[in-house]
Amino acid sequence: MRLAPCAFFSHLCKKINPIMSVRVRFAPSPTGPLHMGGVRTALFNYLFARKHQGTMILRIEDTDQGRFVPGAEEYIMESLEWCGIQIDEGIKEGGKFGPYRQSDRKLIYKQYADQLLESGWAYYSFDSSEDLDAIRKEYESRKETFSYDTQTRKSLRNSLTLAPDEVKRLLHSGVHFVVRFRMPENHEIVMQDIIRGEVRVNTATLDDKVLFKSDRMPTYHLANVVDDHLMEISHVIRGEEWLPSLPLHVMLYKAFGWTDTMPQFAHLPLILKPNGNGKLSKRDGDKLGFPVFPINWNNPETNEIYSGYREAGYFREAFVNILALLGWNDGTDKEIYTTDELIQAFSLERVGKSGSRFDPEKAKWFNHQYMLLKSNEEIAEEFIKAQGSRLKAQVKAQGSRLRDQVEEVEWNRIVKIISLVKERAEFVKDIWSQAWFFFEAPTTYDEAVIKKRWSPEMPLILKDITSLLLPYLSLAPCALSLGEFETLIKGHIVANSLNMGNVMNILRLCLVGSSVGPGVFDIMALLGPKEVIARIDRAVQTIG
RNA sequence: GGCCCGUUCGUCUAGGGGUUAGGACGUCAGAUUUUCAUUCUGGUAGCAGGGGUUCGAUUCCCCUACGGGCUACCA
Repeated sequence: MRLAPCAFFSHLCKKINPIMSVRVRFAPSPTGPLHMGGVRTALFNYLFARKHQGTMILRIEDTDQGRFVPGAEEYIMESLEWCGIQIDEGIKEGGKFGPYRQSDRKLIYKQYADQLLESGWAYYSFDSSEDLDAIRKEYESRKETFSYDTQTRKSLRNSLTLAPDEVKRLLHSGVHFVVRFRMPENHEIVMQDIIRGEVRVNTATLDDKVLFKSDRMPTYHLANVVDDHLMEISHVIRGEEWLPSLPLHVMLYKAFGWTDTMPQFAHLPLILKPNGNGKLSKRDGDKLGFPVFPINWNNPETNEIYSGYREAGYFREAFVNILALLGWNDGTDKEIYTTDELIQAFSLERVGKSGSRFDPEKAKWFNHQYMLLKSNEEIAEEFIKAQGSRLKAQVKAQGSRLRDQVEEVEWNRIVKIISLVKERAEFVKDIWSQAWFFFEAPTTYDEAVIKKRWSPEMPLILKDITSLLLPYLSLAPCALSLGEFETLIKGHIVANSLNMGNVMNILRLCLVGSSVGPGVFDIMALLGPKEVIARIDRAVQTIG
């Protein structure tokens, strides 16, 4: 085994090769739900692929059979779909580089492990996990750390130290063995990362990683490099937690003789917890007070449900926007992007180097921005979907679209209500608390408002106002416009020199039960004269 | 512990050898509104520390500190 001079890594400096098409992959392992950091990695891959008219691949890395979680694969695909991250090649989509699930590629890895064994870049290791654990403990007791490396391998049970006959005998005896990478001694590996620039590591600090496990499955490292090569991946965009294994991967490309087509690497900074200790992890679940998952995850083992952004009421566009701006910006002050705009503006060079703490408050602000951007009709659809049972919205039997199932009068009314309250809502679910009084009459009245605004003569004043509305009773509910209500009532207040603030606030109290909500006349116009009179009468009766 | 990566307002960030260090979220104050909210205006707050290099460093280099990642027959 010989090593060429370090110069052979210099090709890594090359910029994006225009001839080679961009092919990127998102390669999660189905050990549970994807969390938002994983989704962001997928998103950056997707944006990069679309930006360069490339191909986005979803590869499932399930080489650890012990950690397989049922439903995780489906969860991953559903999450990406919700985010609008379209996969070009994958399990569902197919493609000529399949299969796209590593457990279905099991046979492929064996031959590559053999290739390394033959060329001397790998060796058999017969040390059992128990033996190794014991050695680790022993080292620990001396306050040292054991690593299976260029030095320690010389005195362990492997095909480097054992006689060839003995190795052959062991192989045929059926004892467990693993295949380890034979790390060269004392060589400087120089790597290029698109985000971090040059990274150097000496092989003396690296260990001999297991490539092929005793269960005949490859480890992540082998499978990953082999698949990226076979699938002609041009850029590996992954989380920073992988940076420490980059030297190994680079060496593997070298060992296989694939350096000429080795992908370029970009290691994304991590998303950190808001309180600032450690990266965001799946295990955070709902502990942090905000979802860490894109969509709800039902833990099959405990039956616990962890909340997702989708169910928490986030718009998908908002969620994607939030993720995109965590660690990336285009250098301008722009913060609200459609996915197409993200694709246009995206570049790996503008991804930052340092980890970002997630700010749940700003996430809400983003959703509010999208609330403002959306049409009233769109929000009305969502609102009816969420609150349908409360609305008594006279749902018609037929109609494929939700909108067609609602009486037109009611639909128009809801759209109008949305237009009045959407700017005060962050989520669709907030709309009910801002607008419930359009659908139900209040039954209680805020004491503080009564104390401040009510006076003994108020019932009389209100009586006058209701008589003002009486002539319009026979008309359709919404026949009296906002302006007409205003002219009528304000005119009355002014003509009788009444206290504007008191009367208006009391009117609001009668209609809403407290001192919140849109303009009083807006509310009246939507309620109609009949309901307004009814609510005033009821309030007067209740308050006295 | 070892190896690697990082460090600009509380948070996300722009910037870059000479800037009043810019924006956004949050927060505070004022304005508007018949209420609440929205909105608008304004304020608050930052280059981790120490050495170099330089006429001049927040910007380039080194060290320290701090933060983060990795350190499995997990990915």
